[in-house]
Amino acid sequence: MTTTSTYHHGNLRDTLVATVIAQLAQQHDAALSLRELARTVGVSVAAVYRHFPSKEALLAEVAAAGFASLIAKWETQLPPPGSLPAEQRFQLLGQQYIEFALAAPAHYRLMFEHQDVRQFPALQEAAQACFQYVLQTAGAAVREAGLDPRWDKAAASAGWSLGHGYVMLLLSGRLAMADGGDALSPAMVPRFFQLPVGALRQAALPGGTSAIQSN
Amino acid sequence: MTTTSTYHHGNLRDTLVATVIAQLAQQHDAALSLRELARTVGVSVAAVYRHFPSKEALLAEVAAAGFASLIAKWETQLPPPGSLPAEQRFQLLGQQYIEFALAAPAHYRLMFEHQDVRQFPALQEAAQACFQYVLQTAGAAVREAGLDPRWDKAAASAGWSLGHGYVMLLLSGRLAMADGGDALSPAMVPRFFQLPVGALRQAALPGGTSAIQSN
DNA sequence: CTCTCCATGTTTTCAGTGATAACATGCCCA
DNA sequence: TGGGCATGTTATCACTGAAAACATGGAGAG
Repeated sequence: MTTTSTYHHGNLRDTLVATVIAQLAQQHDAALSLRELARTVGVSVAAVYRHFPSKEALLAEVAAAGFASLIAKWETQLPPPGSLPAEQRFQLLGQQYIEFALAAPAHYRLMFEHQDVRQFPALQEAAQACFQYVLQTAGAAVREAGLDPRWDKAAASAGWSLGHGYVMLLLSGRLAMADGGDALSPAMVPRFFQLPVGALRQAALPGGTSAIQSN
Repeated sequence: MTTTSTYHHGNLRDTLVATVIAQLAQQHDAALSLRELARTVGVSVAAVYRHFPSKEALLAEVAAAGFASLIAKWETQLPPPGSLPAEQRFQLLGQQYIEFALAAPAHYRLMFEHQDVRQFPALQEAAQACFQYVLQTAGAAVREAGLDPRWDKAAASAGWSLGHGYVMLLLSGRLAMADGGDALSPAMVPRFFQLPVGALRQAALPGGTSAIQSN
């Protein structure tokens, strides 16, 4: 507040990130340019480069904020573990995942359209924390089904893939093509994820030799 | 052949599409520019606009060719219906889908990164033909499971979502994050798609009144 | 309390992009 | 043989992300 000074903005960095998020929340698609961003903030284009080495870096921070926001949603809206069957809780997590994506499509798309994740450690870390949340939830379901607990990563990956794929296809209008009317509704998607217990019981674990590490 | 004339290229249109596909097959990512494309073909940039109204239109044609190529792969490599259990055939279709995507990642990504599908009828038609193939395969599995045949679209959508999401996450490096070694292998993905027979039996069909709306 | 340093901002400039307009060429057909 | 027109070409434009050189003024040292 009270940033009356004309020259020094005060907290340009945070303002930039917040502005991008706000823009993404409004315009459901379209790519925003640095120039337009700088114009709405009331600052020169080069000022952005004082805080971010590149446009990609700025967007990476916005994407990381998205992952953090998703985790926050889960932590507040998901019933605690043990209060319901683990697989059901996993499906609920998937449903809230889809809700999150459809509530801010442009922001969600940005979270995944970055090509080189490993170039931005903060983004990588945020996404990893997100995956860890999925992993734990999936792991509980795997254990409760009596499967080898090392199937947790595969189950988490499959569940995430289903949710992500559905969201991306829906947002790009690919699922509305067969618009007979009885397509797949968002709330119905998680129901289609079930642990293939029988198949996994007789399947070989891909882990084989290497052990499990945490970090 | 015998296009020795220096001025008139002969069949620039087809050459452009083929060149783009070739470029996509080599460089696993990166966005190609019209200028670079024109340069490699040995033609001026504006010449492209004699055959395509925009860069997007050119890429739409390339994307449509991708969908046609995928259908061709299925038609040649998939065992005929009835030669194996329908759900198993559906899973095989999913596996070949993933193979296709991972064999030409850049081309695959292009097939789905177009925002406005309805603007390019040829692309829409190609993608729709592709979905029809999935739909029929899924429908057979649904019927064979004794479910209401109107679940076919939902099952097809869910299967496609799983495959698409897996491919996109894998290509963007998101699934390699928890690289303990026992992640989800491409061949294993379709195993995670099972028709949730019990859940669907007691669920209400979404066909009723309205359905999903896109953004 | 003053003065200097430097983080943070600005202006200028550059190469590259997709796209359009005006002009050039030469194949095809009357 | 010669003209029409599809198909090329050469400017040129507005826009983008990025970098260089310069300007400002808040905060800490004396």
